[in-house]
Amino acid sequence: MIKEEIIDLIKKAVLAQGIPEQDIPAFTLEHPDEMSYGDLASNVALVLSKSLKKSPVEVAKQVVENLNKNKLDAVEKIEMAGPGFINFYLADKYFVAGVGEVLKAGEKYGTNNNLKGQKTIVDYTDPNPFKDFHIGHLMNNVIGEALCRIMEGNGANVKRANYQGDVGIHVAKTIWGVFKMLGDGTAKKEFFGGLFGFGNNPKVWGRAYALGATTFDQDEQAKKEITDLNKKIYERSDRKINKIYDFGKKISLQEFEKIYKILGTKFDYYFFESEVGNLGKEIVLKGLKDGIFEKSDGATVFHGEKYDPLLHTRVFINSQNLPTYEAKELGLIVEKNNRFPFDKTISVTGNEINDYYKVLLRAMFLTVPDLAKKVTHIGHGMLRLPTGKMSSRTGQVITGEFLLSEIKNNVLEKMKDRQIPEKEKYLVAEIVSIGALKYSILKQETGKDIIFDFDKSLSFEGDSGPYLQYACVRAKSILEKAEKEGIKANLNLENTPVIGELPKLLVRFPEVVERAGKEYSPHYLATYLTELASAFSTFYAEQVVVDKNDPVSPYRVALTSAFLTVMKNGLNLLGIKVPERM
RNA sequence: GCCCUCGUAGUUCAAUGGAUAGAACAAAGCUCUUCUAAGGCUUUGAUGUUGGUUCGAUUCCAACCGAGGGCACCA
Repeated sequence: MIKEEIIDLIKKAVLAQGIPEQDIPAFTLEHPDEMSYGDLASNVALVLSKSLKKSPVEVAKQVVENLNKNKLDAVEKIEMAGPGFINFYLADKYFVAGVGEVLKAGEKYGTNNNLKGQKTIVDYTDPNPFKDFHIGHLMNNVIGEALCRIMEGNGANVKRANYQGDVGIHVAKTIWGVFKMLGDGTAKKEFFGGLFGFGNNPKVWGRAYALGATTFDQDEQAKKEITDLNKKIYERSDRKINKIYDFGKKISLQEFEKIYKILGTKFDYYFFESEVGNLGKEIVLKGLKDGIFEKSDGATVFHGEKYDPLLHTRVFINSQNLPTYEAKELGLIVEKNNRFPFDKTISVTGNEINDYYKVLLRAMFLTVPDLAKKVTHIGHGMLRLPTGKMSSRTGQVITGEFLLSEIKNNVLEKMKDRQIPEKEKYLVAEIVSIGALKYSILKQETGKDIIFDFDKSLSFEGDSGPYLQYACVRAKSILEKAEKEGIKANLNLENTPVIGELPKLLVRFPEVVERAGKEYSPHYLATYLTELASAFSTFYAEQVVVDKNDPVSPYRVALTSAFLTVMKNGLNLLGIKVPERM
């Protein structure tokens, strides 16, 4: 890579200044924001000026002089600029060759082997059966899926896992609600068929949860009933309860699968809290003997603050002798490793549990240290509504399904005047609406909250998913025309063609994939792709690509083709598809 | 109360300690007999406050102000 070569040369030039190797301070070589400052810029003179007791400008001048003594072929010009930056201008032929590489590598362009063979298991989405799949799960899925793809792009062997809470107090609340609604007839009146007259409409189950949850808070008697119910569900000791439970779980999971299909996620493993509870409990009980956990008020707890003042106490086994979420997580990591012995595991969750996760991780280090050191937790921001918080307790949720259909309707509305057959329109609308949603989530830093405004966030203009898809569609259209007219991509023209921003951006793609992977940050990709699409759109507006009478046309066709390749590869890493037309 | 995260144009987001803080939306103006105008080109507009570290701070540190989240049997 050119970057490494230049860094090497800079080091040599610095050594030539009489600085011993171990004294060379850390310096950078990066793409300046402003393209007129060259293709790469280094701050080496700025960081050296102090130890040399010379002005940065003076140091830079000398380094440049040294660099010019054995200049690389691909470097056209080296300049000192501003307060002492050294700017490198690369030769046009370097970029032309780079575009050639894009065309040659095709779908593989941009991928690397940084994580070659690394067995990685990522758990994400993690909706709870018996509860709504709401827009928070949507967000989690979009981020998790993008991370998986980015890791794969960096060479990892990724398995997708979905960890679902099929036991726990929320389930008891739902089942309690079901009994209540069956008892007073609310369920029967509205829904027929299904088990015990209780419908297979997931919305009714959501209402049952809301009923159970609100009553739990208000009514002591109901609270006790729900708590007892919870224990029975764990123990599977009551046939009637089991029947409702199994039926409800099945309906939930079927419902989730529909959404995964629309979103383009396919899980390799499903883990359930009911499977890992006992395993987790055993680990905690062993830890209790070892003094890692302690008894307190009938519960088994972990005093995190004993190890680190930033941690706090958490209950791992409650006073009813049931494992809490904490203990289940200990079981989960063991179970994950049983099914797929991993080198790394990544848990993607909302950032509201960041502090909790730190405590958990500490307990993990004490109980299953070999596995704990392979854990990475990524807490993403929350999807917030401008109107305030969402709550599934009161039924104030926006379900994933609702949001998806809402966006899709908007897209269809926008496509009204398009000359596309109805059937295709529907498919295109799905691709575009999912693209819009995914992009709006992935374009910003993973850890930050997203203020989700229905009107604005679903924009299809400017900095949006459809903008990127649209650029691809236009590129496709050009390539079709070029083929019809018999113009083939060609980069080996006699006279060097004009180089604009487009080729320079194209060849940066592999660096972006690498960075997005290292920092678990899809938004670097999203930002880059937008910049790239913008460069292409300008190119598109300024020049006619396909023109039989223009000798440069084959070069423009090559650029268009390379653009489409990078764009598709990049969008693919984000989990965004590109329609044929839109 | 304690802990964590975050404060950037009117709004939604970028910026690896670097050069003139980038986009998009909104507003104003131009631009389709041309490969899709979901496009392109102009213009206006921002680092919460006060200090500190540094050659250089949106970025690091401190205090304050403001927002969100978390702190024992929910997940």
